[in-house]
Amino acid sequence: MTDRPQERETRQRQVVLEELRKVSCHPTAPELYELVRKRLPKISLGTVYRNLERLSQRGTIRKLVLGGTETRFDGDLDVHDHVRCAECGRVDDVENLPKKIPDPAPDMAAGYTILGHRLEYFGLCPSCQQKRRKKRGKEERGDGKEH
Amino acid sequence: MTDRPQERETRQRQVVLEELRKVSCHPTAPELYELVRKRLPKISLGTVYRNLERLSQRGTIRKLVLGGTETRFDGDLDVHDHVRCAECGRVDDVENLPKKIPDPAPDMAAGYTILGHRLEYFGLCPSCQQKRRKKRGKEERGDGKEH
DNA sequence: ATGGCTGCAAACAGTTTGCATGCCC
DNA sequence: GGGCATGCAAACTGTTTGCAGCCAT
Repeated sequence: MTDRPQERETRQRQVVLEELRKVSCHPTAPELYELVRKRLPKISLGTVYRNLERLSQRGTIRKLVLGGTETRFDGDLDVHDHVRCAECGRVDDVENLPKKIPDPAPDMAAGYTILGHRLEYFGLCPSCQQKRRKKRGKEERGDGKEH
Repeated sequence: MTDRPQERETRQRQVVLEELRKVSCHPTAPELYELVRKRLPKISLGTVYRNLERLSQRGTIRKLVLGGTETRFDGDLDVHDHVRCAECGRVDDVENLPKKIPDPAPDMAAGYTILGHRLEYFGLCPSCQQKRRKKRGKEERGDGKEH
């Protein structure tokens, strides 16, 4: 019936997976490409995309559907929420809080049958908090760029 | 200081806003472009994008940050949640349920300062439910495409 | 040796932007 | 009439795909 093509374990696929699992944040394909390139300088971005796609289809990694325009990937299969930095777009994990989010009834939701939900926090990552502090310090001292 | 350019009320801007307010779902710029084109056949897609951007910057409409790759727009400024159809991508409103979603402390969230969150439901829109019902009916009757 | 996988580059989809002209205030 | 806005097309960003050669099984 629905038999998938026989998969091969290539060096590229291995390294893509290893590098994704190394990082705690959730990179985009181009970001991961830069990491992988340090070990496999000749790998192409297309290969990274194709492997991320395959790995997520076979359920080894997770393709994140979040706000923002780029797709991000998660090497950790546990279900957990995410935070996105409002400034730089970086995405990290949030420890799951005990919370119950009720599904709305169809008549509350334009007739939709609800299958689930997605909760995404947004805020400032440590590095962008730092930058803001510095910037504000400068402004208060009056050596900002006030033309 | 931060003075914005003086805005002008053009026919294009008016119609973009009117058409967005007419629909209950949340169209993408190209989708809205098709609607607006019925009234202003010569309008360009770029103008629709520019007007949606300006209208959202001045706070007349809302630019939605949701899952998926395209940006969608909302003519209703009230804060409310959204449902996305897992099949066709359509986005509609959900009546706000009383729910409290606690912000995680920074040490639970990779050091982020949490500013807020976004809750997005996903499910099947009425039209896609209908399609599935038809399709399943066919399969059960055995006139599906079983080559 | 077979056919899935790779590198490369071209193609795509969604969105933005530069420019000459148009038209609101 | 000044200058924001428009139409058009080219440019950009993120992602996918076609193809010839490569390599894991």
